[in-house]
Amino acid sequence: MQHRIDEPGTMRLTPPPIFSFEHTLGYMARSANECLYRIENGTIIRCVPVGPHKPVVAVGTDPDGSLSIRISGVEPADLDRVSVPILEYVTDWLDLRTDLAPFFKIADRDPLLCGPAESFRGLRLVGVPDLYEAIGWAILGQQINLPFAYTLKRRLVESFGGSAVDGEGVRHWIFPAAETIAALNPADLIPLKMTAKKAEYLIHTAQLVASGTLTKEKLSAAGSASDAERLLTSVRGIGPWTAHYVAMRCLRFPEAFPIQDVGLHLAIKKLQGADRKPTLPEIREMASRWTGWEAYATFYLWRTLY
DNA sequence: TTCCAGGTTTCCT
DNA sequence: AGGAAACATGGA
Repeated sequence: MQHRIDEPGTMRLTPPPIFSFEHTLGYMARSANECLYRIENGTIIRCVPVGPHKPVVAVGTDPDGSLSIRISGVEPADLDRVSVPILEYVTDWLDLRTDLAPFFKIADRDPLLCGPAESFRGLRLVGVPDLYEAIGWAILGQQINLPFAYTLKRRLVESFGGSAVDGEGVRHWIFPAAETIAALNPADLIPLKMTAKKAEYLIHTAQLVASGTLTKEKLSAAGSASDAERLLTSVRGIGPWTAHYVAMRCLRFPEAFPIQDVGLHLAIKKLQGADRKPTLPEIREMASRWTGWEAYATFYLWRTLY
């Protein structure tokens, strides 16, 4: 990703073709209860930990259409050290490397996707680059409604996460480190009103991540989403939905497909104007047209729900 | 009050 | 292999 540095603490980069910051922001704004980033004046702001540093990063657009990345909260002497990892984080987070032309070649003539493809053209699959954040968020979201999942995440983050305070006194939260959750007992998490199983899954997966048994590198090295699924579903608490969710939003396998996802089912039902959710075989039939782009298809379908 | 929610495990036949 | 129950809180 080409970028230039105009002034200390500010980078600008040219976004890829078929990119809409507005639609991507629209997805990110779907919950007012999101605690890991905030959206202010068309800018996304979050803390991006880099080693011991806790820079606060603001991503926005300039009048000329380029993306601006402003870094605050680090000593000037440390800017050089954090700017490249931050650039990498933002590029991964907003999926700025993917060429979407092949996706739209499919989506534009797909009876189900053509509407969302037109409405949200340029929307990027917003990622969760940190492996434990991705796994933890998926486990938090298992079986419960999304608003409650955001509430649980907020409680977990504000109880066990780190934070940085910016120059204006605003606190920016960081998802708890796997090492932190790995050291807990279920009794520490149950008071947050999650089930004992959810607490157990969060701790167990944290231990695997903290010990290096489960790493993004190993999982990414899997040849396909289904290979990653095999590795992930061998872990207690990670079933096929969670495995594909992580493969889609963290490992970025384009063919990752959480086919059991209720949100996916509701989006299809809504777009079809149907009075029932589609069956699994019906979804497989539709998805046979999306080969290699299931993750993006799912994301655009999710976007229609908000 | 009832139903269901960005599921997974366990326990049945 | 395939189906049902338990989990447990909360939003509509």
